[in-house]
Amino acid sequence: VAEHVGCSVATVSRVLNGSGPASAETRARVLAAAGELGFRFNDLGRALQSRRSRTLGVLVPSLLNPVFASAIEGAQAAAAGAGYQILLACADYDEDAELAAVGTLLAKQVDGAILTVANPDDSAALDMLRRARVPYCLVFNQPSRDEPSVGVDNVAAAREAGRRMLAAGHRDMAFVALRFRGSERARLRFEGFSAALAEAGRPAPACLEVDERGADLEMRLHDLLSRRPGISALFASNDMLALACMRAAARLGLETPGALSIVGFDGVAITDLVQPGLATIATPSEAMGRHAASAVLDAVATGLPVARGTGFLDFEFRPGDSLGPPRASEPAAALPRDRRPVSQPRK
Amino acid sequence: VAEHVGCSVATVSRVLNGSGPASAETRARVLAAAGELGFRFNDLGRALQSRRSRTLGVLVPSLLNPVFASAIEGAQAAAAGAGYQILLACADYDEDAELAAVGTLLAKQVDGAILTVANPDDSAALDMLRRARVPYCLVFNQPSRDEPSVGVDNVAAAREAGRRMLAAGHRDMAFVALRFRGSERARLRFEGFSAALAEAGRPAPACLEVDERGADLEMRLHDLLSRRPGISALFASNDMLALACMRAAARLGLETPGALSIVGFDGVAITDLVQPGLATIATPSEAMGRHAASAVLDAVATGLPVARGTGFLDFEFRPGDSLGPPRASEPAAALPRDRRPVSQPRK
DNA sequence: ATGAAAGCGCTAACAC
DNA sequence: GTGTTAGCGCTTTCAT
Repeated sequence: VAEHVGCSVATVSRVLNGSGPASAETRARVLAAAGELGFRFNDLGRALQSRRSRTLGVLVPSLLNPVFASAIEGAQAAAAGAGYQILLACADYDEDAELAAVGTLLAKQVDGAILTVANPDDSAALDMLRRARVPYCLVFNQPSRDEPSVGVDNVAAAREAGRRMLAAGHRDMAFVALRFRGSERARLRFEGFSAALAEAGRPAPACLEVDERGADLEMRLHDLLSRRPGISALFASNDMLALACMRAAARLGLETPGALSIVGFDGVAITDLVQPGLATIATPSEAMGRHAASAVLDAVATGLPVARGTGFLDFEFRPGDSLGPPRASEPAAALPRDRRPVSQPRK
Repeated sequence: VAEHVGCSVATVSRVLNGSGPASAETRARVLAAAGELGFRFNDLGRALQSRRSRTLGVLVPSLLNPVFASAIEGAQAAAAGAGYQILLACADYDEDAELAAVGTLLAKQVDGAILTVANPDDSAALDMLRRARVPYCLVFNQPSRDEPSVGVDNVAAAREAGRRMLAAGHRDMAFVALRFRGSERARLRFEGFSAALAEAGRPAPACLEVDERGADLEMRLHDLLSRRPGISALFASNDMLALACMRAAARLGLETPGALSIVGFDGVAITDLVQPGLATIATPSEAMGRHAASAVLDAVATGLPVARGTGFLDFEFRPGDSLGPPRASEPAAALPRDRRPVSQPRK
């Protein structure tokens, strides 16, 4: 270390941290030496001693959905502003991976964590975090128990979407989700959407659950529209999926919104770059990341636990060209006969 | 620590690391105790002692462009596979922020770094990394000096795009970039694109440099097309920008590709979800992140420096509906008179 | 105002 | 096989 100046490490520490007295002269010499030698503190030693790593763990299911990237950007900004760094982990929607990732984050002594988990109401990863008494805050998740979390009210948001779709004149609609079973968000959005339709005395929405990114989406959509030809609009549980639906519809010869209206969820940046512009529930994903990080940082600073309970941020229905009035004739009529896939009758 | 079992920390360390001998019995007792107490090593202590943090720094300009998110995902995967974590930093295209970020990463003792910088040929951040003898690898950057980097050959890729556009029948085209001055990638892409046009004896492409995300894009585009009415196609330096151009064109009443063809660069996931599908240079961004991380991890493991020189990965022109033949009449003819903005004559 | 010393949690070298 | 010791780089009493 910089005992280049001929003084003890303690003095250097005091000078560089302004944490103790030092004569103007030694101070200058230390500063000069540190500058020349390009000295930087080793945060590891500091962290080890202070039991504070100045590091926040962030765990997301994936980076490929821009909504997560955006939240991370927000968390990153908030963290950097407080002199904190982000330790990143991806769990690929896998609960085991979540647990493993949290384990590693804890081993690395993160001071707090921001995360989106598969199942916030029963998560081994969260349990681990709690046992370790590391402050955390969920993002996007909407747990039913009283947990620190920030997001939007998925039920209300989806209800709003449903109402807008009803207002546009649609009477029979479907909900499309990527992993309905595994995601409380998809479930809550379905619930809100259903509630809106029920309020208006419309039939419950059909529910289309697709397995993975778009693979069989086209076929499944064809199948659905054949089974229930009255459907004139789709509500997708996120924007990426909505776009995938739009493409699938286009390939089936169904124009959006002429033959089939589509509404998304999240309001990621590209939604208003595409054509037709995607109608969606715009959510402040970056702000969510920022808020979550701030909450955790506050908890770290004060030593108090993170405020429990869901912090709801405002959402907004953003109209787009992809939601229009239903066409008089049923979309199914426009389906090409020859592309009809093998219909898989449900039990 | 787990001296719950009544033995020394050394023994525990040996057992839990399998790094030394231990009687079957003590081993069992230690394992049991560790399990019950939910003991996890503190990686900070370990890192401090072993001078190995098992952490890689990743520095990108932003997370909002999915191409970076995708590279990070790749790097993350590669790192996780080797038991490494990612320490994330964003620099917002600001060189000072880059330097500061690298400083923090170094203070946190990252074993290596993966980064995209504003100017790879003269970067204070890279200098700092070199001085610290921390292995690093650039992604996306294409430095002219011999630097460890992985990306695509931007000149060749842009030339390919230019050729495809020529093949589609376009004779006069423009290049659109977000920050032409600040990005060697934009410059190289312009170069390759220009070369393709020159080969074919076509006029050099017009160059439209936009300041920030789309704000004045519509006006600038209108301006450009008025000044040079023969332009029938745009090559944008990245996909997001290409989509923004498409929207701007649409607002000006110019259909894509009917009135104006547009080609992007990167091949981010949404390009083939939008309509019309965006023609683009598809690049393996996730693989870039993976390769960069592997290279750095190898260097860390072997102690050898990272292989210098640019590792070029394959790119591919991906046709899309946004590139079509030029229309006989000039697009400018379709421009609405009343929206014509104040024309800013260039010096 | 400054130095010496202890200790954060861990591992490696060396006893025993 | 197991314990002891020292030291990674830092901060923080406590002396001086």
